[in-house]
Amino acid sequence: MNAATLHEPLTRSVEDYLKAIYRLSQKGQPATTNDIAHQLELSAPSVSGMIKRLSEQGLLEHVPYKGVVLTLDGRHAALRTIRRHRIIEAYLVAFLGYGWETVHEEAERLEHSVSEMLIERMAEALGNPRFDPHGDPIPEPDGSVTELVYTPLSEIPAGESVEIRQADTSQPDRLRYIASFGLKPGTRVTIVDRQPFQGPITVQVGGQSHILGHEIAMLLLCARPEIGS
Amino acid sequence: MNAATLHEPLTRSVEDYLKAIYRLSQKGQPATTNDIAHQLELSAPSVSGMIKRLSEQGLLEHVPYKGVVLTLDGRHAALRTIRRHRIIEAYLVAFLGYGWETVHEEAERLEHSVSEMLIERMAEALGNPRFDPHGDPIPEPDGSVTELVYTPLSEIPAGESVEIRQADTSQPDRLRYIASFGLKPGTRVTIVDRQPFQGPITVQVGGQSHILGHEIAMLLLCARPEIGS
DNA sequence: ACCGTAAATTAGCCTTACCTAAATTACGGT
DNA sequence: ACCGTAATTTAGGTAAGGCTAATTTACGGT
Repeated sequence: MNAATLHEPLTRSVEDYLKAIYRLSQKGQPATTNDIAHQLELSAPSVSGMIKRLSEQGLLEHVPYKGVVLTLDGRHAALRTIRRHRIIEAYLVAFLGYGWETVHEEAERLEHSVSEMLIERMAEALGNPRFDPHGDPIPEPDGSVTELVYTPLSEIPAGESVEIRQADTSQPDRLRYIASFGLKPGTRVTIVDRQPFQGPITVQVGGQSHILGHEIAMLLLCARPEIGS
Repeated sequence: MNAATLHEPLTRSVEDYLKAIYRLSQKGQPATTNDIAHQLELSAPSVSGMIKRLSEQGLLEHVPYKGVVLTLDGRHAALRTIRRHRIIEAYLVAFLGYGWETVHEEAERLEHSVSEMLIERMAEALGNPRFDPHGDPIPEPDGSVTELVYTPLSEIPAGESVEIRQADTSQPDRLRYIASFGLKPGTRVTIVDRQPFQGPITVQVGGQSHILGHEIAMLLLCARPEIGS
């Protein structure tokens, strides 16, 4: 009679709350009312009310005045939504001419109305990718996620070659600046030179050299090429 | 300050009501409360309530106890939704392996969450089709529709060649039966023989002959090949 | 002209999901 | 140990969009 067994459809709002709470929980601490409210651009009392409903539905556990933690059911529901979101993003970029800076909004709406079947067909058309265009891992249908440990480009020693995995910002101007060097997720770069004291980093990207500031280099999360994907 | 000028987003419910009313209005009479309720599987009082809200928003005109007629704004909104629906259906059939009998449900949900941009990209990927997989005309972005006059296969004289445009049913068993002869919208058929008194009709489809009963032949709406598409 | 039935509307109620204003709780600093 | 502030919750309200039960209206048949 609970949410997981009946698989009763969740509302848009509920899916958005679960996604937000999942994201906030990744820091290791319980998600607080205020953080959730801020993330979803809602008032704190609205969040308090929804928390009560979600905990009655068994999707999360609430310690009053402390915060919330997703239950297993809640985490699975969140991951289902995140899988939908990331596959939609990947599909729109691969087949319908979207840029990785602009897909987010479209996916945000579609993730709530798409059937499981459509998602699996899109995934198939994409060759069952493991990462979305931003480099975020796509959860499996069973709810498992490969959470990789990424290293910021700013911490990679000179001489090493890495693959860009993720640009850790959603600010369009930064994304555009980064994209202008060809530094998309999946791009392989070699660190040519690294100046100390948060100094500039020289990287080689597809035969060309670029010099990046420390602030930008911190945003570029990298993995050794043989890991993942 | 009205719906058309502000282009304020309509809710799912509102879009569904407008679509239903548009469909019912095509018979020439105003749509009645009962018909709308039946179409949307809602109670009559719910429809009464929504009619009041929609008429306050200027999307339709209501003569109490008589019925409703869409305003220009209302009709445009309905056609935008119908365009979305039909392009989505066409796209899913063309690119994601959906059958024309099964797309409807998926499109029904997606039509409400898809952006104008995504629709136009899908339309482009399809080569801006004028008909969906069921043979229904796709309204243009400006809200114009080519309403063609179709003739049921049961009324085409023997000897003539026509193109199937539309199967006028949504019952999956009939659609499957029809599809089993290869009689999809777009298919060209020649009427070989036509028995009187609602008798069977012999048609030639792609080199093969099939005999159809009157009931099925009535559902198959046809056009001369040179018209449309 | 009337009367019964079917259609439509009104009355009254519910849930979801938002809001603001007011009350409560937790916690860091003296 | 207390006190102020910030976070949280409670109280109370709104709009959308459903519902059932009761009422009102329109209309066809005699």
